[in-house]
Amino acid sequence: MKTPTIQDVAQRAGVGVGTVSRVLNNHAAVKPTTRETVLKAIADLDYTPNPHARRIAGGKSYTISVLLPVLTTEFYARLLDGLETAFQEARYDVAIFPLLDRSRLERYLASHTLAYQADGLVMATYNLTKVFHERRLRTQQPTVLVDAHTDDADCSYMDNLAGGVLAGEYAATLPGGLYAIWVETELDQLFTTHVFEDRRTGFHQALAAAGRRVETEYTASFDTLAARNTAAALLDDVQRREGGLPCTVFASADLLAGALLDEARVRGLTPGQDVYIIGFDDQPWAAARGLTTLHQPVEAMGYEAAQLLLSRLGGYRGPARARRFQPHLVVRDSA
Amino acid sequence: MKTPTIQDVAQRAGVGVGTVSRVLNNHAAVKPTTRETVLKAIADLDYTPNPHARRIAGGKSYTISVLLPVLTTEFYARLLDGLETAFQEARYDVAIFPLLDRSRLERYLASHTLAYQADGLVMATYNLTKVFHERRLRTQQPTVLVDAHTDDADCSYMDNLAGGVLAGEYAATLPGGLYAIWVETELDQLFTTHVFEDRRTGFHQALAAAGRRVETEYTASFDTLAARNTAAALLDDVQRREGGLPCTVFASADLLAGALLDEARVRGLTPGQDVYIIGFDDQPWAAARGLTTLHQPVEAMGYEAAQLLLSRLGGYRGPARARRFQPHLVVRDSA
DNA sequence: TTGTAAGCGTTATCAC
DNA sequence: GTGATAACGCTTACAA
Repeated sequence: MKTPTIQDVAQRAGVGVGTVSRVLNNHAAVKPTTRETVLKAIADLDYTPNPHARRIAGGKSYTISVLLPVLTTEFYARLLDGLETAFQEARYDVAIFPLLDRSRLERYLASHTLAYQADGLVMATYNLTKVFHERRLRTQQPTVLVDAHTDDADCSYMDNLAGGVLAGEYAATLPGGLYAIWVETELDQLFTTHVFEDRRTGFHQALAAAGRRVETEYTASFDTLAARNTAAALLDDVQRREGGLPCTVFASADLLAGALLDEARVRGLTPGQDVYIIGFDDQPWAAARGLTTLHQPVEAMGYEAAQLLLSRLGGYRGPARARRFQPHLVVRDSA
Repeated sequence: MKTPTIQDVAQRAGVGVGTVSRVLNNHAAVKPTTRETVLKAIADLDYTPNPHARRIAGGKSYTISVLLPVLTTEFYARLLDGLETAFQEARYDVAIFPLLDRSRLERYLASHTLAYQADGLVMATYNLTKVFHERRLRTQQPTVLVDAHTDDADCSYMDNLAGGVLAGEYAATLPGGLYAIWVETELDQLFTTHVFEDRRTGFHQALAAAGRRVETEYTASFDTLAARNTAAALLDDVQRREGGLPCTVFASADLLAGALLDEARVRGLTPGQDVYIIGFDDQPWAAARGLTTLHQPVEAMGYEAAQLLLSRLGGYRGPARARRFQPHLVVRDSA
């Protein structure tokens, strides 16, 4: 019992394949009654059009490819959620191509593999300025960037600079010396992301405006253990210092803030009293642990990215558009 | 400048499309010289065959769909690595379909969407016994299960029972009372996974064989915060007890063991001296933190799953096969 | 409003 | 060995 084709549907409905195709694509005027008949035949046979055939026929495949990095963080799960929701509403299927490492990215960039055979492309996090500039993105499909931006393409991204400013403005109102922990970005050129750089710039801008300065800045790689060690080093320094407590720390990612929270509690310090801690991300556990942090509308960013792409697919031909999303401060016990 | 087709290649090489197709698919005998000419034309035009057309033409699309859950853990990153490596070697493209929630799984199960249009299907973690039994998997493509098993399908999975046995055998040799922390599985029927159940069964088997028993068993949900709280509760109980230390704890996932490591250090207890801790998973940080744990050959499991599928695609028609992978104990400072 | 037929880019089956 | 040519399942003119 093979899967039904458009022929089978046409036959069962007693119409031509053209008509079936028309109702499938909401084309022109099809007489309501015939439409009904066709729809019924489709339901009876449990027919679904073959996307490959659709694509081949010069039409659309109703398929979107999403290229994104490692995938092991909450952030991408949320991003995917936003993207999928929007595409699903528009009846597009989404396939994901995880770029596990640089060689994978190169591979996708270099060949016309499956990822490029979709109607549109979403690229996450990679700042492809260079790639676009060198015209190495060898595809004619509409492409949109999420969590990254370029002048040459539609993009939907988080305003990390504004987030840094919010953190700085709030930190300036808190007691004690100011400290900051940044994320070490070891990503190479291709994988460049301005995320943490932007947060830092914004933070410093706000402090400058408030006439304040940071005592010491620390850097940790994006990893629980490293974060914990950095947190310990920071608290060592602060506690060693005369009148070092209370102090205020901006940890530029919740992963960092969480480690600091742990380390502070171990030392018998109370967050929001001895150590004021501001995180960034608002991870799922942040509320439970009372972490003051910057919440990012990640799903919304993904959703909007999808909308930009869908508008291109719908025929929009205008210049590249940028959608910027604003993080907002969520004040909890830790600060 | 549109993408070149097989026609363009044929024309440039001065041969028929059939010949080009033959060299593309390593078919029959093509005269070495013509083969060269064709290959050159392909290179010149930077031609890549269109997978949709290939699929449509009744052939293969050289595409594999991988259906897997959330994606936010190291485990899946490693699994994907194994799968991708194998498929890439065989020149297959892989597309990922993340099943973010139950409704997504239902959707993929219920329709003939893109995921089903691939040459083969890999399903991770879901125990699809029921789905297979009810014939709800509406596809004729070869399917293989990873990190799960059924009698009805090829599968590649970890022998969690044996892992539990190893943990139990080793724990039985360690001093003090025995404790265990299990993972609470809140997944519903469709998402059933026997992983933690198996680890527990194996652990108890080994203890029984050694004539030992567990003092108390704890349960935590798979979440850092919950794990930490459970670890605290466990240590409270142990420390309250007369001669409670030293003791030995089997934490059935490294996430749990890590929390216990933290909590023990906070209390001034030395792992491997006051508290003997055995984890499960061998996460990347386990070595750095000196955690004794069970290492799983996850990449190998993925690689083998791919091989099973490839053999089906290569024409294998025999009965379902099962490949079981053995975890092994890695002894470090914590026990 | 609807049926017919010509593609779309491949593979596979023929003859030569 | 190799070149035509008929599928494959669909969309889209073009007629009717």
